Amino acid sequence: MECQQLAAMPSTFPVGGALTRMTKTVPEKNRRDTNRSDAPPSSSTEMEARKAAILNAVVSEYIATAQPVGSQHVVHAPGVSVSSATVRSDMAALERDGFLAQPHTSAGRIPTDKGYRFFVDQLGGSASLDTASRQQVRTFFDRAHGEIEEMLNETSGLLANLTDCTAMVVGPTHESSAVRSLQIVGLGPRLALLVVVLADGAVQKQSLEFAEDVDEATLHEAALLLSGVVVDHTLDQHGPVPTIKGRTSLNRVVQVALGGLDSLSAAARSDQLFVGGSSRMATAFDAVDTVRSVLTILEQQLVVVSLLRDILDTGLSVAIGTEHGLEPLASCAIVVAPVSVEGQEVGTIGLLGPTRMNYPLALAAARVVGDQLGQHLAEGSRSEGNR
Amino acid sequence: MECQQLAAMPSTFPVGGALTRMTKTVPEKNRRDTNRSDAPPSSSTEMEARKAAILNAVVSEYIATAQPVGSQHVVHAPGVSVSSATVRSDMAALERDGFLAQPHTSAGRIPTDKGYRFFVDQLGGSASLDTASRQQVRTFFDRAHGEIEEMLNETSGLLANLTDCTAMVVGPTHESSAVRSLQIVGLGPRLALLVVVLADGAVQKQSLEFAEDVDEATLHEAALLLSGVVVDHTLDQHGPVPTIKGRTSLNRVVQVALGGLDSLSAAARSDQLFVGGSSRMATAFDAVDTVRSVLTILEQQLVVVSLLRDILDTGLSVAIGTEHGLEPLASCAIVVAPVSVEGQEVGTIGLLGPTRMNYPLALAAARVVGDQLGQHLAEGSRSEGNR
DNA sequence: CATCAGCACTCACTACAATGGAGTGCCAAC
DNA sequence: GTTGGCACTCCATTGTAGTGAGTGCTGATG
Repeated sequence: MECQQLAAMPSTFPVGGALTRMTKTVPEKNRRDTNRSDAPPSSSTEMEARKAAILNAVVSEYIATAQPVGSQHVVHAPGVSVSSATVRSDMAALERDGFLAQPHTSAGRIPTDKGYRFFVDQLGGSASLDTASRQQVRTFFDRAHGEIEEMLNETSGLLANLTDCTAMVVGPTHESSAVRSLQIVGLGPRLALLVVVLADGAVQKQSLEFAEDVDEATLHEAALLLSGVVVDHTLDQHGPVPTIKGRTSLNRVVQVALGGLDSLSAAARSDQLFVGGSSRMATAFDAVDTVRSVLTILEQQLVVVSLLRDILDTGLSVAIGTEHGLEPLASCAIVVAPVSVEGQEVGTIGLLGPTRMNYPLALAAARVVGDQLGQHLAEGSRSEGNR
Repeated sequence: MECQQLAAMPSTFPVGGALTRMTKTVPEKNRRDTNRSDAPPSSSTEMEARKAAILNAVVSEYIATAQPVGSQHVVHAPGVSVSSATVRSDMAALERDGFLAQPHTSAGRIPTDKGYRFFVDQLGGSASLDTASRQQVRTFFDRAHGEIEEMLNETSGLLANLTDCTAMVVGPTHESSAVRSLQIVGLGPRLALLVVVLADGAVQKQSLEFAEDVDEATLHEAALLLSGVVVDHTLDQHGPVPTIKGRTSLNRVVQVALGGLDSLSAAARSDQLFVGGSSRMATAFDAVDTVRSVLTILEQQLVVVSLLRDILDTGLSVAIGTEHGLEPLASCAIVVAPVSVEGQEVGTIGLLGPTRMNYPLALAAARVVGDQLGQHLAEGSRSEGNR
């Protein structure tokens, strides 16, 4: 913290006894800056490469051990063939630049969010799942059957198992899905159920209550009338319903049903969220209030869904610490991946873990499962459409 | 533990240097026994009443403070008008009888599961919700609308809010519900959706896949055939479907749909579980692995449902510690209440908290919400049936 | 004989030094 | 620029009292 301020400070006047340190800080910072804008001298790139290697080594080891990493632990890492003293000096520079932090003097370094960010960025899309996991994903989707909601829920369980993170799966909305069938089923003299089947296989229902007794025939007629204007349109874009003269009772039923359709339309617009493996959060943190606040967030579906969407919209695939807005999740990282069917995003996959989560694994798992899920959904929708 | 063995031991030979203690233990035990069988001397009942008062005071205070309770804290409790020395001797007796335990010598007492059990048993059904909470429940059910699943889910949230426990709501199965409507909606040339509406307002769907292309008319015909034998029966008790000669394609569709009906029948038999406020578990415990193991249990729907049913079947309304079978929940207590519609149990309400949970509140909340929920469900089903 | 004041005792909890060690920053030398 | 050496820092551990809440036991008492 203190060092960060030092580095950010304009080089006006050295503070206290830190003169020598200050004089070293400023050129260091300048070099980095020129490095970015101009053609860098080769010696500098070498330097930068080593620092990157050190940073990576620190992040990797910290992820593995959760212990602050000292210079001694890093000297044997690939790309670092220098003494611990040099590593120390580089680490100090990395700390000044905000990539590393020290819990206290005379302790090792731990990565900051910025450090994790660097680690993740240079990771690229290289990583892949090991064969056992890939096999697990494949058999899962081969055996996947039944209804989509159940499948999405099981997918969240699969992801949680693979990554040891809490997994979130946002299923497709039914917003743009056309109505295939509309039906009104009587349940009581004044009670009926509006049942709508959409082209994507979703079934939505809405109970209808009438002020007067309605017989089955009238319900049937009303359903036919509505079917005429709703089928093959989306729920929110249906045509006007003709009013039948002299049939006040029928018209009233139609009005009630139209209200029901509006409710369904609203419901179709909302996403469905499936969360799996929330117990993993209790394994990841040792502070029980962190667990509590994370669980509290997870209970708010709306928050989670919009969080995932926000991250995806900003083009990120990982949000670390405070990169998303939610403070309760400041010690968490979120890995997201889209689920696409024919180029169109229909869902989101999210993995929630501590900032020191296994990023390569999480990224690979999210990508692979997202792809497979998209493919699986595509198979379902391919056979429709041409009817 | 040791003391418990002592008390259970036949009075043969004093052990070690505990002679004086032993001689005191035995008449103490005998008196308790005669107390139960014969007409007790009045001085003894007084004694027992005081011990009960002390036990209650200890449990109450431990629930409130989570700190071991010393004899000094109990002397001012109602029903205890004796000195701390006498309280101490009573507490020692209560410990020998297994109602209290000491974390270590020279610490106060904490209740054992048996102690909680006594506390809960003598609590009776006296407790009730405070007016604010009662009002909250009432407005909740007044405003409750929409579909049953959503409502049950929100009920779990309400319960969690009221009691600060994790709430579980098991909804009614659709096993005994008659079919009101059956429909087959085509989604693709070889893909269709079987949609069944039950009398209780549940809608079930099952995708059907055919080996060959099937046109809409055939689907409609098949639906009519099936409707004839299924409507007004439960899903698992429908009559045989007539085979139409010379219509192999139709018959094949019917066969596939019958398979779908079997799946639906199985699904109708399974209960639906809604869990709310799982984050409360993280507030209740300070050991993070306890939280993890509890969350792991909560993720297993089947386990939770059968757990609740087991407790309800044994006639209990509270299961404390190890009274249910699950070791991971040994430090938890579970309060259950049935949800009944016209005398028939259609669901279960469960509250999960630490053994030192607020039993009066939890019991009252479970009972009240269970009643209200049953009433609410009854209103829905009353208007059906006579159609 | 149940009750109680008194007393010795136990033991977690806290505070406070002392020690060890992992790790750092700095510097002079290569 | 890199490195070995060195002084320094500070956490973590250990040991040692001291404190206090609480107990069990005992002998006195109505």
